[in-house]
Amino acid sequence: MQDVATSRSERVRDLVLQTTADLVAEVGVERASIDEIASRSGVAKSTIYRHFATKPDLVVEAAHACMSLPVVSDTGSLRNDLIQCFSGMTKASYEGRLGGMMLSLMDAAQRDPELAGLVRAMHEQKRLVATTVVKRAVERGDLPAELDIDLFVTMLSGPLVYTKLVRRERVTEELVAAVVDRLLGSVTVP
Amino acid sequence: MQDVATSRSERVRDLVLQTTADLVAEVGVERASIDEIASRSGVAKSTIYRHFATKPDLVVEAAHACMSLPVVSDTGSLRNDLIQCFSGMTKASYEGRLGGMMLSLMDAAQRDPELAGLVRAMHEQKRLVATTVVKRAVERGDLPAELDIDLFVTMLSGPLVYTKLVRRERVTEELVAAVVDRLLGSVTVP
DNA sequence: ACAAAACGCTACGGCACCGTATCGTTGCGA
DNA sequence: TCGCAACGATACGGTGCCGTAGCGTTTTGT
Repeated sequence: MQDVATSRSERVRDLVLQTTADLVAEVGVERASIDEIASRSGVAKSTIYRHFATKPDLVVEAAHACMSLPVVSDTGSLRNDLIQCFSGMTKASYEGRLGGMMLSLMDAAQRDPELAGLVRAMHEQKRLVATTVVKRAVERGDLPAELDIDLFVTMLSGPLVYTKLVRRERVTEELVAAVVDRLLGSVTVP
Repeated sequence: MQDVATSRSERVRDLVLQTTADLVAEVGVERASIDEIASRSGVAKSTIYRHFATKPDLVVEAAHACMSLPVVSDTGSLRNDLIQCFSGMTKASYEGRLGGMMLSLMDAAQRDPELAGLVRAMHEQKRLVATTVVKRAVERGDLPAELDIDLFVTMLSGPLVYTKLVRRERVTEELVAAVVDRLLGSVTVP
């Protein structure tokens, strides 16, 4: 035994998933081949097929393994909560392994229903966290009760996603703060 | 002759480009094969290779042929200008042939420098139009002179792109209006 | 009307990939 | 220590695709 409660089988499986994620991030879903995953990970192709029935399954599980839940912060200050929330959000989704896979996954999801469900779930989860933070602020009276929360979250997430995926620029903490400030300025009650 | 100043060669070429764009929108860049384009368009594969040296070239030209410049409106009303501008913008970019290709193109652009340049140019063009409208409003005094135009445009484009690409929902004119209104409410001088 | 250019058709070599099968080898638990 | 389960290596058939080639047919321009 090498790790705590980690059988060899699990280690091999995780190694394959990790290698798959890296390769997908590098060359995209379509060009990521089982043979390449095998040779990169050092795991035999036959072994890979003992763990995963088909290539789409492997990709789905690899993407699933990359998901991480964003933390809901509650500092009392709405501005700080939002900044921290969305900074961590974009960092988790659009940087690192998952970030490299993102565009390719979203593209492949247009044709693969299973992948579409996974991608959708990822985004809904993040939206849910953001919505929670905003709702809390409404209940606290920091934001007006008539606020369109859905629109508000969209106007927070949108510019950040746009900056990362379309403009392909880093989402700095300053940008997050600027977006939050401008948006709060349009809605806070004096 | 069938059209005005349209040689047969040009018609064949355009047909291939159009078929390519449709197929890419349907199955993505990687799975779009020359053989399939040939059989769908009725143009022989050998003829396709007489027009385009290689498959990436064909895809690039097909994408290029789908670009259309958004119209700069100037109704005098900033609100109307913005709504009209961004409605047409998202319609041109994320619906129809180009819309179907968009995600796949953005993904492929991560690995193909030529495609990356094309995609980048598309987005920059649209940004330029939006920036023009906003700048005009600043000069007219409808918006404060200290306005961060870049941020402003990002906060206009972002939510719309996010709605379309990530949430995969239609960008209604009501949504555009709501985004514009909330953003103008945060910045207009009373 | 007649060349030249453009097209259609078919076939081909080569390659990369998927998924399966076989068999020898290693690790792991009882 | 022994036996089974998991792994590694390799090979294979099948398929899809790229890009080229040869040759007959149609279109174009003059």
